Amino acid sequence: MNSQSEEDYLKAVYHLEKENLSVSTNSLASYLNMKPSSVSDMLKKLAEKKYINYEKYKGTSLTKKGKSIALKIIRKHRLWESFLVDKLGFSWASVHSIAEQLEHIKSEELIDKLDEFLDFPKYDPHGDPIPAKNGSIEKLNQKLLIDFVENETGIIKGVKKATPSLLNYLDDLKINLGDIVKVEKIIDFDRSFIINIKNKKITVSEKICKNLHLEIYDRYN
Amino acid sequence: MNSQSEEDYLKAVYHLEKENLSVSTNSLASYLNMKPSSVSDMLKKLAEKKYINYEKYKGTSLTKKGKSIALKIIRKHRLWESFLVDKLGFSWASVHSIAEQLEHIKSEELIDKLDEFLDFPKYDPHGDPIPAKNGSIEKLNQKLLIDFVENETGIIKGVKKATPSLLNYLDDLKINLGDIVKVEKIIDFDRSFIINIKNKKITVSEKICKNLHLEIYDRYN
DNA sequence: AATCATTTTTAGACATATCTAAAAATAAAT
DNA sequence: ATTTATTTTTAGATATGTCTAAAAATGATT
Repeated sequence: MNSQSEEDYLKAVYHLEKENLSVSTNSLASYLNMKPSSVSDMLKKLAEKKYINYEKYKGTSLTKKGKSIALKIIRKHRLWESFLVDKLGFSWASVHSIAEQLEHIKSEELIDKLDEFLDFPKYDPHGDPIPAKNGSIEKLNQKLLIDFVENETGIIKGVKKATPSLLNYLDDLKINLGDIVKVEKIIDFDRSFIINIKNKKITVSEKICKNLHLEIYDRYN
Repeated sequence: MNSQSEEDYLKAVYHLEKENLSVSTNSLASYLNMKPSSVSDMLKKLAEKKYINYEKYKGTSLTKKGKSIALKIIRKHRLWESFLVDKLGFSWASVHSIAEQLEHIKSEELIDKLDEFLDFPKYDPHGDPIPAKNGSIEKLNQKLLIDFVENETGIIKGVKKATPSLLNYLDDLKINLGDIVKVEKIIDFDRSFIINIKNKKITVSEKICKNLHLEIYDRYN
């Protein structure tokens, strides 16, 4: 049985790997709000358990075993988020920290039954795919808004990292999951984007664009 | 914020107090499957936090503050058990250990919303009353089967302690929550009870009788 | 009341997971 | 290529919650 801490580390490695970021001691430390020395210790431990490939000073990556554990946690996290939003009426923005606790509850039967109760959802409330019981996970035809070109269209599917400050700001801008976005113009000067969303033109900063995942919209092109 | 361990201790003190058992270091240790020395340490800590009244060598009892925390945990435990049985289709006997984990999830909003989602249940699947948000808890007109006299009737409302061995044995005997039981005869020799349940006479041992909570049935007397 | 048995507490050890401070290795810059 | 800066690891400290073994207090017995 793995500790909550170990599970958090594996999940963190998974997320950094997925975003093609180098999974270094420092990047893990900042992702997990911990000191690099603590990360070093834990990496050693996870390597002993054969959950990660790890050579001193050379960063790390998940083994098959480690990835499978990470995906199980992510599956639990996303199913619980779906439950919180769809059944209990929580808002999109507020479920993360609760799901962060619930994902560590240990019972396979519980998750299977929850999955069934939710009618086997494919996506969580942020639009992220829910890993299947066997560990497979859908790769979406998605990219960041920052990677769109002028006149390209997409559907907002999620944020890169669900921080409260970002989610609240998106709320203010009336930008929601599922919204269709067309890039009207990209301002060279500061890389801000003028986008058309629900027939209104708004300007969003480069930083926002780097944080929004959109599915590429191909109905008309 | 209290640790999971602290919460477990407070709950244990609550349960032992409720059953009028002396809340001694040893009784807590055996209830919690821990060594008395560990209990001693923790009692000191809980006393510092003003959750229990504690004088060395003299046992312990909950303060108002401590009782309020214990009842909050019990509320969470019983609401989660209701969820597991009523919504996810778990059996009566299998939910305890999962609820034991879920009860430590920290979010008041979560519990309020869960309560609402379950339609504000008054009793959990074992028939135990669910403490209200304000901490009030119903005292049931209940006693143990062992305290019934011949010809007295009651409704099975729960077990004293839900151990798998007891619950499985009750299953075998086809004794279920909600069953109406009439005491036909009490055998002096070994204090076993001949009871009428669903129009069948069966004999149950003293130990079983000491573990079954029944509501006193007063519809016809 | 003195002895014996039981209960409870204390003292010290261990595991986990974190930290700070310093040392070692790697990477960057002149 | 040597110095400088950054990253990573190690060494040792701290907090929590548990344990074992021994000491102290309480309770039971004659």
